[in-house]
Amino acid sequence: MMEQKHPYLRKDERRAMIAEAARGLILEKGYAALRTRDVASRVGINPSTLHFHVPTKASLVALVAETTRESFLALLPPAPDPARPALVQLRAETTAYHDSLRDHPELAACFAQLRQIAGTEPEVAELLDTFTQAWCQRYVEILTIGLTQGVFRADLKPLPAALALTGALTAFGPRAPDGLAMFWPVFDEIERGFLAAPPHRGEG
Amino acid sequence: MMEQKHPYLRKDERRAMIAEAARGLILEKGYAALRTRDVASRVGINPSTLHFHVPTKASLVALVAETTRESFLALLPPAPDPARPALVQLRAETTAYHDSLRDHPELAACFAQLRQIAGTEPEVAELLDTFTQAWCQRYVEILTIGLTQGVFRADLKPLPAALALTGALTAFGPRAPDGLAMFWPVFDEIERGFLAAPPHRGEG
DNA sequence: TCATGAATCAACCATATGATTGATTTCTGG
DNA sequence: CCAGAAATCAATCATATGGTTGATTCATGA
Repeated sequence: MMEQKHPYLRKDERRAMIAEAARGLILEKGYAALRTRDVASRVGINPSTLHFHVPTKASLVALVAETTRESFLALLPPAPDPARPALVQLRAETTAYHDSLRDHPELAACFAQLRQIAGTEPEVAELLDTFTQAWCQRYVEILTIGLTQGVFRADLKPLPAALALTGALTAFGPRAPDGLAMFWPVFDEIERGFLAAPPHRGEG
Repeated sequence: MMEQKHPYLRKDERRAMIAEAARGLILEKGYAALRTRDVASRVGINPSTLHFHVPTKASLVALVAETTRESFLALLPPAPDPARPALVQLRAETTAYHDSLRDHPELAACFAQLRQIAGTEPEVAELLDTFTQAWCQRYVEILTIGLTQGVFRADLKPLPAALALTGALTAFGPRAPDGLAMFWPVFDEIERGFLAAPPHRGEG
């Protein structure tokens, strides 16, 4: 049952371990307290071995950003489909995000941390902007589909509506997995605001 | 026109300068890159003088948080008033926030930076939570007033609606003062979702 | 004016920190 | 099995960093 002391691993395997360790440390102590030594220690390797796999701290951050994005993308539902009911797709898309907050809170929380350093790390800023835009675009498409299906009020504008929805949902990122109590009430409220008013049947 | 080399200032004046310098550095380089030496240098004082006014780095962060909150509060409009039209107050409240992003982008951006260290600085977390809740509560009250005035749809729930609105608007914080182009489209979209449907006049 | 306290500074300390160097161990293709 | 490539480590470097100490300068009221 003894673990090997020094299992030599392939570079990509070691980099995956490094990324996970760094992400964990960022979540626990914040990016400001991220130390390459601590990452190496958590992985169980020498600091110089860390530098062999990840030459600089900036590249370590880039690695964390890339792997986090990939993990996030893997959790998304199928792309919007004009043939399926928009309300179902909207609910599925939001559920996927909700479940990611519940089951993998480290992803959104890590993004929230990385967003703070986007101002000084153009590579990270580019990655986050691209991801955020792509994520918002999925909602834009679902809302557009819904408009053609007539399930949303006719004056709904997909882009502002998608920005409002993703903005509101993003606010839950740093609070997950606790603090999700208001997630569905908030979503439901926004959704009610999107829906077409049912036909009037006299004054109530 | 020569500046005095060593103008001895009162403690509160110096602390105000220190807070402003620290906030500026946090915005320019991120909290992770905040150095007490850089703060002292920007103020134009010796690092040990900085420690005389602000004994630890943690207290420096607390000072920044407190002064930022006070500056923010000073920009808010009068408290919600049941006697005034809710839509006017809602617009005024949001305009005050928008103008704060436009004219004092450092305030919201600083809050966004501080939020990432809330996990390790309970004092900062407490301050941010209190402020955020108080800010959201203002919208809750305005929306509640609007319900009694009948300007919002009857099934609107003030707290989820306020969380949705503040969440969506908060997303603009780190993007100010540029990146405000979608601010009003997003707000208008949310507001349309809040409004009571106008009386039907037959199928359109 | 002058004693007292407040504010400031130069020098320094102990440690943290990202990174490098060169030797050592393990893996792998032939 | 063996030689070269890949991965790892111990030791070290140069600097960054938060904080301390004790002397010095300035402001202020008696």
